[in-house]
Amino acid sequence: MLAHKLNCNVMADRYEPASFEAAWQKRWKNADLFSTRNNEDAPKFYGMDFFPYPSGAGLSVGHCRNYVPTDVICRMKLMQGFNVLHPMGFDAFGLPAENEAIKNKTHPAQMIEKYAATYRRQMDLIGVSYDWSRSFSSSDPTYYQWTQWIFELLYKRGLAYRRLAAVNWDPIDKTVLADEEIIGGRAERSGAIVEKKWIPQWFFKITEYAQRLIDDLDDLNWPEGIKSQQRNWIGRSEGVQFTIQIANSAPSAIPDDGDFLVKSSRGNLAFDVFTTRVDTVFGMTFCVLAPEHALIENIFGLVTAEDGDRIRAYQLQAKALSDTDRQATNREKTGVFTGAYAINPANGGQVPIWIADYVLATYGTGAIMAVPGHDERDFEFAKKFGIDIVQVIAPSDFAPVELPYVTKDGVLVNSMEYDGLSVVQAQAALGIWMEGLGIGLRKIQYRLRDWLISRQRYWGCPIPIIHTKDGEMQMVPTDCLPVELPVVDNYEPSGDGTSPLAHIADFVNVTDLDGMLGARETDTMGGFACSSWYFLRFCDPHNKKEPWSLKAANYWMPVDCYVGGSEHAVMHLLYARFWTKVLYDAGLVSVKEPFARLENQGQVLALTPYRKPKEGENLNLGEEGVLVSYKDAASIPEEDLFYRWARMSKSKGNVVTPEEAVALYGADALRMYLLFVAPFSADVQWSNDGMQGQVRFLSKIFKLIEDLKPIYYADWRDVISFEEFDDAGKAVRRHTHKTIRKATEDIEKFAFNTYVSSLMIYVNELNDLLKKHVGNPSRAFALAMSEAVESLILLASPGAPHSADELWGTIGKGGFTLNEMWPAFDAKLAADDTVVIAVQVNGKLRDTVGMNANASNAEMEEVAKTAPKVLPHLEGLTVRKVIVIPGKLVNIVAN
RNA sequence: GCCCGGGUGGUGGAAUGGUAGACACAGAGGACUUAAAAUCCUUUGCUUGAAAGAGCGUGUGGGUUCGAAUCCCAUCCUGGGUACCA
Repeated sequence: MLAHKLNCNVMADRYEPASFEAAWQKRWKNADLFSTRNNEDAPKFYGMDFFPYPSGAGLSVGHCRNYVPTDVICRMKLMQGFNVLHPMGFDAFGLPAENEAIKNKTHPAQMIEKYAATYRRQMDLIGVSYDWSRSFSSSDPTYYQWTQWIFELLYKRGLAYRRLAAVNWDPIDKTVLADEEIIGGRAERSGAIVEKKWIPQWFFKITEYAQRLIDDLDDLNWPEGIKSQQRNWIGRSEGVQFTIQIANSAPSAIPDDGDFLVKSSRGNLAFDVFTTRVDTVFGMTFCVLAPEHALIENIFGLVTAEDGDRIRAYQLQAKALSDTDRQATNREKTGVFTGAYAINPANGGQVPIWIADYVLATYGTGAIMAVPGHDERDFEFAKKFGIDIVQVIAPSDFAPVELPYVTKDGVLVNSMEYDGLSVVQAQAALGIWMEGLGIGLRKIQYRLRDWLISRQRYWGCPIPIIHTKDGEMQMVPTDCLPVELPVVDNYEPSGDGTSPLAHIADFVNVTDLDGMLGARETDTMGGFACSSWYFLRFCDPHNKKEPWSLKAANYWMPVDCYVGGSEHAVMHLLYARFWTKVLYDAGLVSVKEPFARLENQGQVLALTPYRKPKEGENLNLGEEGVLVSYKDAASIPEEDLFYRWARMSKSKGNVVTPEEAVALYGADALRMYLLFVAPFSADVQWSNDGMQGQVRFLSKIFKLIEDLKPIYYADWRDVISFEEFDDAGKAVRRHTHKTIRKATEDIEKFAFNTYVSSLMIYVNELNDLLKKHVGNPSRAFALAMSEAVESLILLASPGAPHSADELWGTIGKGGFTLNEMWPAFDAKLAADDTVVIAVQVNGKLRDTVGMNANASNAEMEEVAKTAPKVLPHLEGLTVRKVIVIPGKLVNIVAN
C-alpha cells in the first residue's frame, strides 16, 4: 500500500497545473530563458504585440487572446532555430492614464509603474515569453528623449509645423484631438461632442506621404479590410482642378499654378474648383462656395446690399452650427444665392454662385461646380431652390433615365463637340483641353489631412521647441534633450486652450540659444507619436547615444508579425507607417514599412445578464435592457432576465481575469482554450465548459505519456534510421510526421484552432494504436512510439509550455523544451501507402474503397466500376465518361 | 448610401473545386462507484425505414462544372468601417 502511494507521487497521469506551472515560470525566469538570442548565421524573427496602455483594470482573458497566439508563433520560431525578438512595453503617455491618475489623485508616473507591474505579473502568469530586459514605458525620459529627437528630425525636414487652425476641441478632456480620434463627431475616448476651436496647433505633414502610404500597402501581408480602411481614409481621387471666372468682374489673367486663387488686385475675381467628373462640365448650372470661402469677402463688392446681408446672415448661421449638427445625416440642404454669376469655361454660359454648407471649406478648394443632373447632392439642392437641371450624360443604350444619373457608364449629350464621347474619353479630352488653355490641371486630391499632434495636457511628451521673444521658434539643442516633464502636484487640464504646463513658470521660462529669455512650447504630443517608433527602440532599447543603432534596426526590422486589434486601423498603423517612411528617407532605417505582416485577433465576449426594461424606462443607446451584475441577476425572476454576448469590460462587469482562469483551470488550459475556441480573427464566446475540455485534453496527454513510458527508448534517435518498420510502427510514424507538418503549417498561418485540433487527433490516434498493440509491442513500434512521445511534447510546447516542460522531465530529459529543436518533418514517412478513395456516380457518393496509394488511374477506375454499392446505380445506364483524381476519387458519368 | 468581413448540426467550428459536419462542447445510453465527481465505452445533421439503405442538406434564387460550402450573377440577413470628400 505504501509502495503504491509512493508510486503515485512520481506519477503524473493527469494535468495538475498547480503542482508545476508556477515552478516552471520560476525556472524560466532564473534561467533567463526568454532573453533575446543572437546566434550567428541564424535567421531572425521579430514577433510583437500592440503596445498596450496599462489600465488599472488589469488584463482580462480577452487581452490574453492577443498575447498567447503571438507567444505560440515566437516559441515555435525559436525552436526552429530563429533568433527571436519578442518584446513588450507600455504605452504610458496619454489621456487615459492622465484621467485615471487625476481620478485616483496619484501622480501618473507612479500609477503607470504600478499598473505596468500588474500587467507584467499577469503576462508572466500565463507564461508568455517576453524578453523583459528590453521593456520600457513611453513615459520614461530615456525613451521620450528620442521621441523629441524624432520630432526635431521632422521639424528639420519641414514635416512638423505650427499654424492657427480650426481644430477638434474635446470639452470633457479639455484638449484638441486628431481627426482620427473623432468618431461621428464625438471624441473616441471621452464621448464628448467635439467643438470647433481656433488655436495655433502643431501638425505633422502626413499628407506629403499620402501617395506612398497608399502605394506601399500593396506589398504588405495585412488583412485586406485594414488595407482598404487605410485607402479609404487617405481617400485618393483623381480629377481636374480648374478656374472659374466671375461674370460681374472683368476677365482675369489665367493662373498657371493650379493652386487655389483669389484675384482681387484689379477687381477680377475667379475661384478654383476640383471635380472628379469634368466630363459633366456642360451640365454645370450653378456653383457653390463653402460659407468660410475667402472669396466671399470680395463678392460683397459686386452685389447689392441685400445680397450682402443675406450672405452674412448665412455665414453666421453656418458658424453657429456645431460640426455634429452640420454632419447630421439626411440633413436638408441650406444655402443662399450670392447675386454673383460664374462663367462656365466650357460653353461660356453664366450660372449663379451660391453659398451652402454642404460644401466643405477643408476639402479640395472649398468650392464646387454643381451638376445637378449627375450628382445627388447638387440635384437635391437644385430641386429645393428651383435651379436648372441639365442632362449631359446618357446611358450608352440611350434608354430614358431618371435624374440624377450618377453612373459613369454613359456617353456625353448636350456637350457640343464632345457629344458621343464616353465618360472616360471625355474626362481625358476635357482635362487636356483645360490644361492646353491654362485654366485647369489634372490633379489628384486626398481626403487625408495633416496629423494634429498638439495636446493641451500634462501627461505627454513635451514638444522640444522654444518660442523666442521676436516670435521665432527654435529647437531645443539635441544635447539638452529630453525636455523633461516637471514633477508637479497639480496638472489638471486648464481648459483655457493651453496645457497646464503653460502655468508653470519654471518650465516655461528658458533662455534661448542667443541667451535671450524665451518661452517653452507648452503643448505635449498626443500618445500616438510615442507609439510610432517604439518597435525601433525594442531593437536597441538601452542605447544612450542614439534612438537605435543602424546595425540593430537593420537586423531586426521589419517586424515580421505584428498582432493586435483592428481598432487601430487608421490611427496607430497609419502614423507608424508614416514615421517609418520619414526615417527611411533620412537614412535611419532600411525598411520603408515597419510591419511586414499584421494579424488582428477577435474579441472575447462574455455572456452578460440584462434585466428587461420596465415600462417607460430609459435605456442606453443600442441596448434592449438594463445591465445588471451576475450577483443581482441571481435574484431577478427568470422571465425578467435575458443574456447577451458582450465584449469583456469593466463597465459591463463581465470580465474574467487571467488569475481566475488560471486558478480554476491552469495557465496551459487557458492558453489552449484561447487558441482552440475559434479562428484567431473571430470573436469568441467565453465558456467554462470549453476550459474544462482543455483540462481534459491536457490530462489525456499526461496519461498517454505515462502509458507510453514502459516502451519508451530514450536513445531512439540513434537507432531509428536503421530499423525495419512493421505496419504498426509505420502507422505511428505516419501519424507523427503528418502531425508535424500540420502543426507547423497551422502555427505559421495563424490557424491555431486547427493546430490544437491536430494535436488532439494525434493523441487520439496514438491512444488507439497503443491499445491495439499494448500486449505485444514490437521493437519497431516501441521506437516509433518513442519518437511520438517526444514529438508530441515538443509540438505541444508552444501552446502548453508548462506541461511540455513538465512532461519532458517525466521522460527523464532535463532542461527546457524551448531549447529543443522543433521536430523535423519527413515527407516519405508521412506518405500513406493505402488510401480510401471515394466513388461517385454522376457526382453522388456511392461507395468508398480502400486501395494502394499509388494505384494507376486504370486500376482505380476498374475497382470503382465493380464496387458493390456502385453496381446497382449503374444498372441500365451507359458509362459516358470516368473522371479519376489519383489517390482521391473516381466519378463515373453515366446516363 | 459607399467600402470591407461573415452566414455550415443543439453550440464553437473543420473542409477554399473532389467523401460536408474534422476536432471539441453539450445531450442520450452504458461501464466503474454504496453514491457522486473524475475516467472509459457507445451514440448524436434532418426525413424515412425494423434494418440494409434511400432521399434531403452549407441564408435564398439562378448559373458554370463530370463534380460547388468553395467559382460567377442576383438577393436577403448580419458584424465592422465610413460618410454632403465634389
